[in-house]
Amino acid sequence: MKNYSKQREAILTVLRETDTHPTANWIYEQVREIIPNISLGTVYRNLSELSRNGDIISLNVGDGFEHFDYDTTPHAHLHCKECGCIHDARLECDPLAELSKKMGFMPDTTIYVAYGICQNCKTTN
Amino acid sequence: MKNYSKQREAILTVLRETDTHPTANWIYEQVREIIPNISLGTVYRNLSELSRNGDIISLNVGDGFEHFDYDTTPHAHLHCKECGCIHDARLECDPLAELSKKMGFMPDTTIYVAYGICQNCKTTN
DNA sequence: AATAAAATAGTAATCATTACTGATTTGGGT
DNA sequence: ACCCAAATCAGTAATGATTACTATTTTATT
Repeated sequence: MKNYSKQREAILTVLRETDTHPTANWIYEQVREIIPNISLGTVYRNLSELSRNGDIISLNVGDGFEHFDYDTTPHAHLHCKECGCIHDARLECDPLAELSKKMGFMPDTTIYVAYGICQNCKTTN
Repeated sequence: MKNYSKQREAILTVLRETDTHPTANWIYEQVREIIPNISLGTVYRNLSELSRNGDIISLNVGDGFEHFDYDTTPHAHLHCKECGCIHDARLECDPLAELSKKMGFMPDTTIYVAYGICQNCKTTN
């Protein structure tokens, strides 16, 4: 990631301007409206490098897809088993990081995910 | 899961008797020592049904494999990025469940995973 | 403009997991 | 004990998200 590329720029723009937690394929579909002949492999490669670099977050909620998040500040995620949406939640503490250290484990990141039914699905059904 | 099967019995035995958080393939290899001609598909199907049934836990730490845990009591996981091991940690609170409810989200399960370097890898390298 | 490194498009390969099919096993009723 | 329908299985083929590969294009520097 030494050189600029308009593809990476467009990927970051798409990711910045959504409040969802999209998959690589969703991002691909969106970026194609900016760069119609962009390759899916390019999207995957850039997302993977950006994530390794700490510029974005990669999130796995066990639905078979990797999800990406432009927001790298610490926050938890609420994953709806009904509609698949992922919402953010701000915890003001990180008890697992503290417990980890006490146990001699050096945590880089802690991930908090709640699985359940979101407000929208609860009222709709 | 209405009928008994010695395959499912063996899968549960293997899972009960390890303190690791094995993948389907690892379980398959172990069960083959009890039932040499068991099918990998049988292992996957049983793990998936047991997990859907709440008898075991399925855990995804983003390493490309699904992991399984015989212990269904609430606990957090520490995943070492170096050796890939997963250790248990007992949190005495569940702040995400509480926050979720306040936000109108009905959580079934909350998952806590810390990513970092385990004590063993830290001292070895 | 010339050059080397980096990035890309397009396509092929990987591989964990799931689906399918015909045979075997289980359990309840007789 | 035997029958039968439902459940489960072994073995194999298919799926599909992700990664790898290659020839070409773009970027940054001189």
